[in-house]
Amino acid sequence: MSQKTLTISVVAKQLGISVETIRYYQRIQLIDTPKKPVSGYRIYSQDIIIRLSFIQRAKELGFTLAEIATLLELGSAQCSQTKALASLKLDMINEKINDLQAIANTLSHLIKDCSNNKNPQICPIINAIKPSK
Amino acid sequence: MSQKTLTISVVAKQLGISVETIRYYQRIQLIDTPKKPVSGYRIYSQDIIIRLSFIQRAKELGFTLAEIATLLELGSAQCSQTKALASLKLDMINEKINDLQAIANTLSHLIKDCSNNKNPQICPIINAIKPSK
DNA sequence: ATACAGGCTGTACTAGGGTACGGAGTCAAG
DNA sequence: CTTGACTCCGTACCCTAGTACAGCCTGTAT
Repeated sequence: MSQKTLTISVVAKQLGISVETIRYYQRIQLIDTPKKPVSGYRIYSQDIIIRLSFIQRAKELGFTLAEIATLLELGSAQCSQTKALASLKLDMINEKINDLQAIANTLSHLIKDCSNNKNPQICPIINAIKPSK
Repeated sequence: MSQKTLTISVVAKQLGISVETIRYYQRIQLIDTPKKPVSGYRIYSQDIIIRLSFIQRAKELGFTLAEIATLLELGSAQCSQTKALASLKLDMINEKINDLQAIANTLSHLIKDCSNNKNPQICPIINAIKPSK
């Protein structure tokens, strides 16, 4: 196991994210920037890698970066707040699913109408969107 | 029925959108800007109101403004292209629904775990997100 | 005549999550 | 000791769908 020096690009490659993204997270203070040695490149710690992995997983769960910052602050000891945040997020996601489902239903009906359409001069989709005037 | 002069704010009020939004659609060339009289205010035509209503309905169906521009260009006579665009959109929406559904499932499990949690020092949500190190 | 509402124009800013780039410094291999 | 790859830093830009504002012009009611 060659213990590669943990420069920013090594970390990026390890996590499958871009160097720019890591720097961006530093800019918005989501992660710390390692101290810069008097001369040379910054060395990243295992802690930062762990934090970055946390961020990635939380992102997969639909949390925004701002929410992830809160999650990171809350930590394990404030379970009830974390749960509340997660519940809120779940509500938002369910709402979005309902909205999208309604749109999908309408669209698939319209598409079906198109398939049954005989007159090439009148498109049922365009017709449905058109104001009745 | 007082036939109010169709200035931009009258149109905006009629459609429940803001003056700024109309101007924005003009900027991105989604709608025409009526010619400006030598002196005075622009007068909006019924056609523009119809076009704006179309835009609003298409937005409700989940189309982006860029896609709406395409729909408007296609018009009624190119039903097969319109249908293709709608199908593409439907696929995208269904994909998004699936993604969100997966996220919602995971989240609701985690929230349930929190409810059953006895140890206030360990939050199942945070734990689940945490990298195993 | 004057006030005030509303229109016009151009530009800047918002959120969210990054991406891109230029110039300078630095590290490691050959 | 030079070359090439990488880092650092600051800043600007991307997308989408607008919103906001300043400064000036115009139309209408009193």
